Amino acid sequence: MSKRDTKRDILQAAKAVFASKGYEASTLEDIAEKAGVRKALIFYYYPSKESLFLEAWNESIDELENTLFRELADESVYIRKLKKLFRGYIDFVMSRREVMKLIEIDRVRIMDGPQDGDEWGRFRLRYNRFLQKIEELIEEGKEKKALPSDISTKATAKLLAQMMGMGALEENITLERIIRIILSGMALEPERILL
Amino acid sequence: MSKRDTKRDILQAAKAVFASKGYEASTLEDIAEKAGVRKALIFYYYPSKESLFLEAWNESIDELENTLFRELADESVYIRKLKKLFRGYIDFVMSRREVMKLIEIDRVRIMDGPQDGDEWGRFRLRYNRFLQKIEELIEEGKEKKALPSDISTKATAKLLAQMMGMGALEENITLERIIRIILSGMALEPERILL
DNA sequence: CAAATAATTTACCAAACGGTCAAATAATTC
DNA sequence: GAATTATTTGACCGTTTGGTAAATTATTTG
Repeated sequence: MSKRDTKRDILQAAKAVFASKGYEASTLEDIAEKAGVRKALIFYYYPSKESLFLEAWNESIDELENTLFRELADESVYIRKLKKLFRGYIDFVMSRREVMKLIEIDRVRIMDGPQDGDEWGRFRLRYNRFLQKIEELIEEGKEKKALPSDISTKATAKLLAQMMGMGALEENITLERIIRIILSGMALEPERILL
Repeated sequence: MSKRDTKRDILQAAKAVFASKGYEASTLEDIAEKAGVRKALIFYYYPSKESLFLEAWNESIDELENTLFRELADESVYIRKLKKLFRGYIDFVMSRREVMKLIEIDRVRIMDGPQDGDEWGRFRLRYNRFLQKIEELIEEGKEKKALPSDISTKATAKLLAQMMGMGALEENITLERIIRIILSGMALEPERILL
């Protein structure tokens, strides 16, 4: 009979509630109920609602990032890298849509502000590091002549991240069709990457 | 000395606050203060916070939609239609970014649910009508052989709406570059449409 | 097994919030 | 100008919320 990990139960419950209602409309009572504890216990493990949300946010982006990029390091052929990236993403969305929801449901509000200086600064930093990862991948493609040299790295990264955020609401078949359009726009052949 | 339109003042203040903080974190006290009235007065003009938000939401989508589609009716050459659409959009974002913010900051939470049945049903209906408009435009392009016949209307509409939503946060130069990528992906020549 | 420590719950708090209603003020009507 | 109507405000309400502290229970340690 395995021992309960209460802190993790609370965090998982929090992720589910934040993903469903967004941060502002989520109550600690809801989270506690879902975790099967009383609300005050949340404060034994987490100093505040916000810090709970920060951990949920960071873990979610970590999870997405690890899934997308972890296995690309083994790959040296750029097209194969992209293949793994998009395949990995499609699979990820199917089983972990909640992650995309947690990020997207609050992303615009969080990202609408300066790099730091307010309560959302750390949240923005984390998301920006994710964007940076995508930019690096695009830069790599340009260096390897697999992508047009005149394509804007930043704009492409932003578009890809935005497309990925659509995983919060869209069906996989729609996502695949959208990815096809974007890949074409990046001067790639969708058929070689998606199937 | 023109007469004050208090109801409109309240609605405009509400739009600004909702666009900045999102619905859930916006308080009627904040809105009243911004409008220069006392909170109770909001209830003289609007039955509830939610109905105030619904009006702000609908007016914002109306404004976006009118700006995008109003002048396309005069145009019969499809490429010129698109030119007007994207030009109009870029100009709109420059002067009315608050509209995009108001929609995007709450869109994922609102759209994450069935067509009707809950408090957000009417909000979804309105946004879906906007999506429908984009779909019709794409269908028109396919009929006129200006777009590939095998392109998915739904996926393309969703991608375009998502791209437009990026106007909430992105600079115009980034938006233009993103539009280029998408237009290429739609088998169009960006230079003929953007400049 | 008792003491110490960790985990959990109960009970409570102040502040905040959407909303209500009567009173006050302003504008309009005759 | 008085009466009526419209608009605005002040005062208040009940509920909810993030959070706190003490009490209780469970687990660990020696």
